[in-house]
Amino acid sequence: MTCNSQTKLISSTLKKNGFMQTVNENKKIGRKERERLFKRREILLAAVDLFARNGFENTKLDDIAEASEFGKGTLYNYFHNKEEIYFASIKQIFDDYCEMHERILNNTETLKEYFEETTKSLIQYCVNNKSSFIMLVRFRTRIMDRQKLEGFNLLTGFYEQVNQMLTKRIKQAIKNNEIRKVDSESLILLYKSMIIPYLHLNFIANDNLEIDVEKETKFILSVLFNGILIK
Amino acid sequence: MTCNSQTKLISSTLKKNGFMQTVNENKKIGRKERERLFKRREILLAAVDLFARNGFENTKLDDIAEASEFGKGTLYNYFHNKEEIYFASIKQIFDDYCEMHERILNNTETLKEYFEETTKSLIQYCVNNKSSFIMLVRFRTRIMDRQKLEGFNLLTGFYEQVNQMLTKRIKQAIKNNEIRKVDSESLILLYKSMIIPYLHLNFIANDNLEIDVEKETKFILSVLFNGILIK
Amino acid sequence: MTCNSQTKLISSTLKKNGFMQTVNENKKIGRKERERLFKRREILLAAVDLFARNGFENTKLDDIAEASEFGKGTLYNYFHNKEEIYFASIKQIFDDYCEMHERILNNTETLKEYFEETTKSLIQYCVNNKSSFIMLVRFRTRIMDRQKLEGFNLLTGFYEQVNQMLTKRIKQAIKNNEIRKVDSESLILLYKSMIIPYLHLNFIANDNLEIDVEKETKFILSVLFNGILIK
Amino acid sequence: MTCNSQTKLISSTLKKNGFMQTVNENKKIGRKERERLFKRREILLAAVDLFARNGFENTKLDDIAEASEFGKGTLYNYFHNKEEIYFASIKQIFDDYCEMHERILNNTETLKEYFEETTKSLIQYCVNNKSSFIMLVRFRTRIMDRQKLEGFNLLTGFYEQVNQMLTKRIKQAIKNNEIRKVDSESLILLYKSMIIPYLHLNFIANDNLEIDVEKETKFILSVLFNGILIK
DNA sequence: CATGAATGAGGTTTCATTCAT
DNA sequence: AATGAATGAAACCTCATTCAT
Repeated sequence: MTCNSQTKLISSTLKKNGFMQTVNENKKIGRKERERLFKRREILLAAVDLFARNGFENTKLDDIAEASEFGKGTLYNYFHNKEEIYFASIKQIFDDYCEMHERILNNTETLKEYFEETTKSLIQYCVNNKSSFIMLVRFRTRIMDRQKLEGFNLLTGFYEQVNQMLTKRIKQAIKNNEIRKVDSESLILLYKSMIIPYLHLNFIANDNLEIDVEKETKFILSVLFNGILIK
Repeated sequence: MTCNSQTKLISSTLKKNGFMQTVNENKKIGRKERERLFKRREILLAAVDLFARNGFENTKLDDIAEASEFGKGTLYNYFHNKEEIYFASIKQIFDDYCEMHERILNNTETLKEYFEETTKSLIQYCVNNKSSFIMLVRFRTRIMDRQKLEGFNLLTGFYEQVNQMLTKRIKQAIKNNEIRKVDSESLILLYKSMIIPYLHLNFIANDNLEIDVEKETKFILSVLFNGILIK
Repeated sequence: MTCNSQTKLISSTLKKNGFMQTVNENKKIGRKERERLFKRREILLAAVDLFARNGFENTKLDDIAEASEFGKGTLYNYFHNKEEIYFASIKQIFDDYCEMHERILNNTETLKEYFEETTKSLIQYCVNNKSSFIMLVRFRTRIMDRQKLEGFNLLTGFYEQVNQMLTKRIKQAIKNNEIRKVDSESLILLYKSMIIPYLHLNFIANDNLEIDVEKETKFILSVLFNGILIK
Repeated sequence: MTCNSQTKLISSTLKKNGFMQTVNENKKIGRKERERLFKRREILLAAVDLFARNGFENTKLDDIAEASEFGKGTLYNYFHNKEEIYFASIKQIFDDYCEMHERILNNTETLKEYFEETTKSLIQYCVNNKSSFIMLVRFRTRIMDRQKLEGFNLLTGFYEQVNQMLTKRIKQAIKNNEIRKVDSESLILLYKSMIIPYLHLNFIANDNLEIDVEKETKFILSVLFNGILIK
């Protein structure tokens, strides 16, 4: 349908921007290059964990080197500096998110369906990838320092594209009398604030909280869709 | 009413914990002590601004000294170390919040009224005190490092008290058929995530955004109360 | 006798150098000046205690101010800087020693008598004035930094005079067949090392040691006079 | 004999405590480790010299860095902090002393022989290693601040072991009618105060004193053994 | 490529001294 | 004379980055 063709377009746009770049996609690379990418990924794996636990400023290159079982100098064969490791870590997470988002856009028709799917998937992802989830939380704060930080533009640029697709779907839903007439941008922001920050507050309030994905999904959606008042 | 007597109690509990302590309350202090508090406040004023703009780790004591127009060593006559300056800054903000919260609890009866008042007041506060608002945003991330940081217990203890009061009111509202039956803790967390994080995302999305307090309040509450679906 | 005339001479020499200067000697000073000297002495009293406990580098002017119950700035009305307080503290102790030494020289005839008296008196003094004793211990180490420190020359100059008197007495004792023929300078140094350093090692070995003055005196002298071997 | 079997035991006790640990003992270490130890030793060499000249508090890390021709940060690859450098310096000296002491215990039978050997060797060591000698002098004062300083326990523990061995020998000598009946602990302390402190006073009295090892040894022992009086 | 020793700029903190009151 | 807030030089220590092996 229209939606599909839209998302196909989006998907390829994202790919062009490099957000979807993965190891598997390009079949032409040789063994050497594959090994290199593999090791790079090992470093990022260690980095995500540490950045999540301690934040950017309190993560030392020594820590990353030790955790990834490489020498400290070796890291500089894969990244120019600490910040680049950080960005690559974030990008990895964004790529995952992107992939998920694309799939959901392709597989849903109504806005309600979209919200249901994306909420559940995102919460599931956070539960499965605790470190990535915490990095996302930290990133939202850290992004405020963006005047100092190159590379943020690239990442925020990505946000805008996702938002554009979502905006279209919201406007469609309003036209279809599926939802009330609301400012689409505000709705996007409010919806976003109801997932990651909500899980974050849960995380703070209860350190070892085992999140019940179904229950939380249902709760968030019930408020988002119907509110709390009894009419 | 019951609510009032409850809140009176709460209020005094908070005061005992020192969260409400302000310069004015104790009339006995002399000129010297007033001057000292004034200068201390000057330092915090500068610090809040810098911590907000750059975060804790990227704010140097030199910066605070320069901004507050004191010598670097002078800061140590008012605070033991950098972290204490940070905590004092945060506490100032929490005190403000506490005062506001107490006033609203005393002046509202229904949960709907409470949400209306508190949402509007909080957004207004964020608009009026941009630096404090950003510090709150940063604090929510920073609190995840709390295992390292003494002093957080005090602050988080405060959260719990506010939550307890709110919980009572929510349960009352459910009993009164004002709202649907929901898990009160989840509701509190979700509501919280709809204010500061929502404004935060607005802030990120549009750097120099002039927030329209009335409009945002209305929007948040409309979703919180009624949801977005057309039935 | 010869001894007496000697010591009289010595005594006046020392006085001229200012080592014997005390509050009482000069009757001409008025109430204001007496008060000033009294307060100065209060400061030194506190300083000796702190310098003894913590050493020069680890004693802060704040500590001295607090212990002497004066304001920090006030100290600078009595001394130019920290080092001057230190020297004045030491000088006080040297004055005491000087007084004692003079008295003993006047009241003894043979070298044996002199050693008996001076050993006992010095140990007694150390027991009675623990802080002064420890300052002496520290001073002997600190004096090695004298290249940096003005004022040391004055103090070491004093040593030489005492040594000169003692030297004469030793040479006399050798001539009188009281003691074996020994190098007088060496004997002085060895004797000195048998009192303060010996007490010091006792102090280190047994922190709260209650020193038995008679016993220690007897032991030191028995070795000094007769050695340990059985012939 | 008995003595030998005693000392053999002692020797191995000290080794177990790590006081005898030296580079040479363990042949298994590789080139890298040897280089590391060599550089570590270079740093200590510079440190001992500076600590001796200026004392702990007046020796700056910059000084040590400059003197050892390393960057300031490099020092921290070998030691955790300034104090550790200090302790390592002291330990080096104690190790030397320990080795010497063990050798002498093994090679002497009577107490007289022991005193003769140890006095001569110690004075010789001080003459050959002026900086180490001065560090020992300073250490005896500094040890009084031990309540503040971790690591001293290790070092003082060492003292006790040496003392125990010496005590046994003294008691044996008394039983054998070699020396008069004296309190062994007192004798140990007095003997100790006759070496290092005596040399120290020599050093103070005459800055560039060239010490005549034979002469000083003979003098100290003559007093220790026979006293000064003519009977 | 892999390494980790070496580096020094840059951070926090201390404290003797000054000076306005 | 007495005070203590203000000061900033100087100390220790960290850690991202470089580079010789």
